[in-house]
Amino acid sequence: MAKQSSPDIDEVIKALAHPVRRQMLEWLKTPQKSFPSQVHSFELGVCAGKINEKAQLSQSTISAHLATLQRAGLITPRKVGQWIFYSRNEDLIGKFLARINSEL
Amino acid sequence: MAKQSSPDIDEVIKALAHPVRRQMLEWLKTPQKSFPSQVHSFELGVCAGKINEKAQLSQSTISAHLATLQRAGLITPRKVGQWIFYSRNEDLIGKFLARINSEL
DNA sequence: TTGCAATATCGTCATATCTCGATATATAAT
DNA sequence: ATTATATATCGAGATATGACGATATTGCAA
Repeated sequence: MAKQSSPDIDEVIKALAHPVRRQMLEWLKTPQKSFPSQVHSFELGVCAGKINEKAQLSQSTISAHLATLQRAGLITPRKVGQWIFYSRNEDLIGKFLARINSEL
Repeated sequence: MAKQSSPDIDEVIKALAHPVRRQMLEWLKTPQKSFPSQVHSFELGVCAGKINEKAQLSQSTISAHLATLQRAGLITPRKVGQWIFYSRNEDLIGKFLARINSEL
C-alpha cells in the first residue's frame, strides 16, 4: 500500500528548510499528544484548523505551509466534508531519509 | 578527534537547500575522481579554484556558496599560502544525519 | 617594490519566500 | 435560500537569497 513516487529531493529539502514546517511535521508524529483538543477521530489525521490554532500564524500562512509540505509529498490530505485532515506520509519520509543518508 | 559542536539543524538544512551546494558536497566525497586536474595533494582537501572551475558559476558566487557550507559546518577550510582547501566535515554530517533520522 | 594569482567582499539587480488581510470557494446547517 | 464554518487563493509589502562584475585583500614571486 501507499504507492508513492520517489521523493523529489530538492523539493523535499526546500520544504524542510523552514522551522514552522518542520515543527508541523513533528507535531504530526504524535497527533493525540500534540492536538489534545481535536474532537474528530485521529484516523484520518489532524484537522488543518487545529494546526492553525497551534501555530501562531494567520490562516492563510498556515494554508500555504501545508500546501508546501503537501507538494513535497511529506503530508497527505484527506478531505471530509468541510475539513481537511493531514497526516505524515511516512512512506515518502522514509524514502527521503534513505536517499539523504546515502547521498549526503 | 574532530571535536565538533553539534549541528545547527536549521542552518544545515538551509545550506543543503540549494542544488549547487549539494553538488559540491557530493563532489567532495570523491575528490580524486571529481577533480582529476588538481595538482596539489588531496591531503587537505580540494582547492577552491578547482571547485570554481567545475561549477559553472562566477568566482564570487562560488565563494559565497562555500562560505554558506562552511558556516553550517558542513565543510572545513584549510588555508595554505594563497590557496584554500575544502573537505567535508564528516563528523558534523554524521551528526546531522543522526539527528534528522530521529527527528524527522 | 611591483606584479600576479587566489579568494573575499561589496554593490546591485532579479527573483523567491514569508507574511498578512481580504476575498473566494466549498460544504454544512438552518 | 441564507448563513456559518473551513480552507484556498489573491494581491501586496517586507525580507532573504542568488547571481553578477568590480574591487579589495592576501600571499607569493620576480
